[in-house]
Amino acid sequence: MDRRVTLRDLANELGLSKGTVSRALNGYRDISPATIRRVQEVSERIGYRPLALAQSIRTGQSRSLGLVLQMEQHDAQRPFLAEFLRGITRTVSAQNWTLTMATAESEEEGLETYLRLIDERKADGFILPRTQRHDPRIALLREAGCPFVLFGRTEDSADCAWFDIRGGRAMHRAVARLVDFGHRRIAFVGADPTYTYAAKRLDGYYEGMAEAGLSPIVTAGHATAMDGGNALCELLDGIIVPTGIICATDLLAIGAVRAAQARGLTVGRDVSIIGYDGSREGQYLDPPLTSFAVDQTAAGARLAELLIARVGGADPKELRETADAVLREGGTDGPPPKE
Amino acid sequence: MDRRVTLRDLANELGLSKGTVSRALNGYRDISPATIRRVQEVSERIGYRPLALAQSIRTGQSRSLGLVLQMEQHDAQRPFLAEFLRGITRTVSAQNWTLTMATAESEEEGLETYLRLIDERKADGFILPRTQRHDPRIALLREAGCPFVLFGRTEDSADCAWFDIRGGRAMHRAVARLVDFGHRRIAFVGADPTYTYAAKRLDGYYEGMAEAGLSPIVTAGHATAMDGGNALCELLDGIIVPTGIICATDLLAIGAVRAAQARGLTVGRDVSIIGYDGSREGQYLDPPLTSFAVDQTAAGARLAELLIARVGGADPKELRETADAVLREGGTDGPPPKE
DNA sequence: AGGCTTGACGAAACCGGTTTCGGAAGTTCC
DNA sequence: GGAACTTCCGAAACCGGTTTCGTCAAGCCT
Repeated sequence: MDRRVTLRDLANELGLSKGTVSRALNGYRDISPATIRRVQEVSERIGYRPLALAQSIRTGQSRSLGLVLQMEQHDAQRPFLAEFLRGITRTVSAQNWTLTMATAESEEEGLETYLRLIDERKADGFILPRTQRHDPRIALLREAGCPFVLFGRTEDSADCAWFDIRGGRAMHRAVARLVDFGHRRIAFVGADPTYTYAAKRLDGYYEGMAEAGLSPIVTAGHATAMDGGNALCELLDGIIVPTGIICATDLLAIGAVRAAQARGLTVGRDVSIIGYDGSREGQYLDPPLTSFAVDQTAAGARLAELLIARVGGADPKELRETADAVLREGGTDGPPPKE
Repeated sequence: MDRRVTLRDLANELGLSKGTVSRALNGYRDISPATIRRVQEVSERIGYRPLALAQSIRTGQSRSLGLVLQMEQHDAQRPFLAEFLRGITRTVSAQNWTLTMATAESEEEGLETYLRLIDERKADGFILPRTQRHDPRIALLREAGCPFVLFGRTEDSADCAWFDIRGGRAMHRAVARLVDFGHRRIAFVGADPTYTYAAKRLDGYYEGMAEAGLSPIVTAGHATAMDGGNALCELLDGIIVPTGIICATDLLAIGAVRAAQARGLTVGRDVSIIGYDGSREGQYLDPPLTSFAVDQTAAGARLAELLIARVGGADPKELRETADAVLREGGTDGPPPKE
């Protein structure tokens, strides 16, 4: 059993004291540059790596970041989970941190979980996925003095770090795309506007419609594929029958496509449908769903970087970024039918 | 800032020494039963909870379990990931442990990751998902002396703990089901037999066919939905044209259903297709896929329990369990067409 | 009564780090 | 040339636990 090489081993090898070596490695200014270099060299050579949890007991930081998934939330999140985790863990392990995961069945349990993880020092900071417009987690973590990064801006993200995908702009572009095809009656099937992302996407739709000088047709608060199907039926049975339908999520779009097909319509010709997410399920559809794809791996990776910087004390205002969703053309949209 | 209550606080409150209190809590026999009780009461009252990472530095155990996902592996795993994690974290947090996650892009990187996590004491043991018949991870962890639990038995699981879903039995039942419908020519579209699960499912199919006195038609080594579609086409264009097709995974089945529909066949009438996994994508199919559903949440939960027991020193031979997949009837199978 | 166990606890070392404090050299300054 | 600063490092305390070892009193035995 070759024990791990400890700080004392390193100190002995160098003929220095533990304390000196520790300070040398942590960049204290009271160690001579020459010594610092020597320490780093030998440390490298004999393969010393500090034991994060031993550091933690004194410093209070454990070089791990936390992610709590609330499972009662709707399916939308799940298809991307693997990609998202891949992104997070990629940067996390590159920086020699780790990812601590938990799940919660309810919002309340979720909040408890955050506190527990903080209390047990299992996480120095959190990535908050699926932010709500007024998110109780923010208040909780703020009060606990625990760093965090939002995936999606919120109403009160004043002093927060965040990463956001411009879903609004994507929906705006979706409208423009349909308008270019010649559509005039374009409806929007929205998700639960409690969530920031849903609200933003709806806004983007409104902007696009305003820009095109069209009057919006909106139905919101939907979550499941079945919801999407129902929404489509209501729209098609309404007074103003849309020829183009933009859905806030792929899941809704999938339900809509299915429902349209069940009515004997040819999607992409009789009616155009655009989704958002770029999910695999959408790709599997026949024809494949036209959708705005989000690079979840990149998002996870960037979020982790931002959070690590935040834990390191960076100013949250400097830690804000956005990215765009990418149009992935499928076969579910096209010119409207001749009247 | 209300500091956490530490062992010393508890000791002071009790008028005992730190050491005594520690031993009392850890069930040492040299503390009087009366004292033990008193310590437990007061500990409960003032809400003392040991800091796992402080314990770890001495004991070497951190009450956390590890999960490394290899991302280069095929899609099959991902749809269930959220459910699986939910199961794991549920028992993990109930027992006041935590889950440390990592991903790896290749097998090699995966093995390194295990070593790193062990070395950094980020995990006391691992759940190994998607075992291969000869799994290099087993040798690695064995040599490192690190406990682990397999999700799926393997060839050399002699002294291993494992949890397994009887996929073979499910495939056996799938054959029986089609035979009952009246099918005689039943084919199997298998996955990569490097993985235990794929091999077991194929075996189950063979058993079922043998029992029914039918001669098997097999094609294997498939992974993606497209593979499934291609396999179906080859089968239908073959010399012996099957009327029933059993697929080792839902993904393959989905591809097969699509390909059949593209050929103008009515699935469930012209050809019967059965999958395995109980995936959501399968349910979304039209008609919904007949499939054997696996309760991934329960599996994750049980695996975590087994692993915690294993880390606690339990005999791996006692930590072996199986569960059955549950038939979920869809519309993709039925009696064969009249000849 | 005296020696030997035994039971129950305190003291202190320890785990692998970090951080405070102080002091020995070397510099600068007047 | 001595006082006052710096520079650079060692010693030791500390973080929150665990574990070893020693001790003291009570109980048992002859």
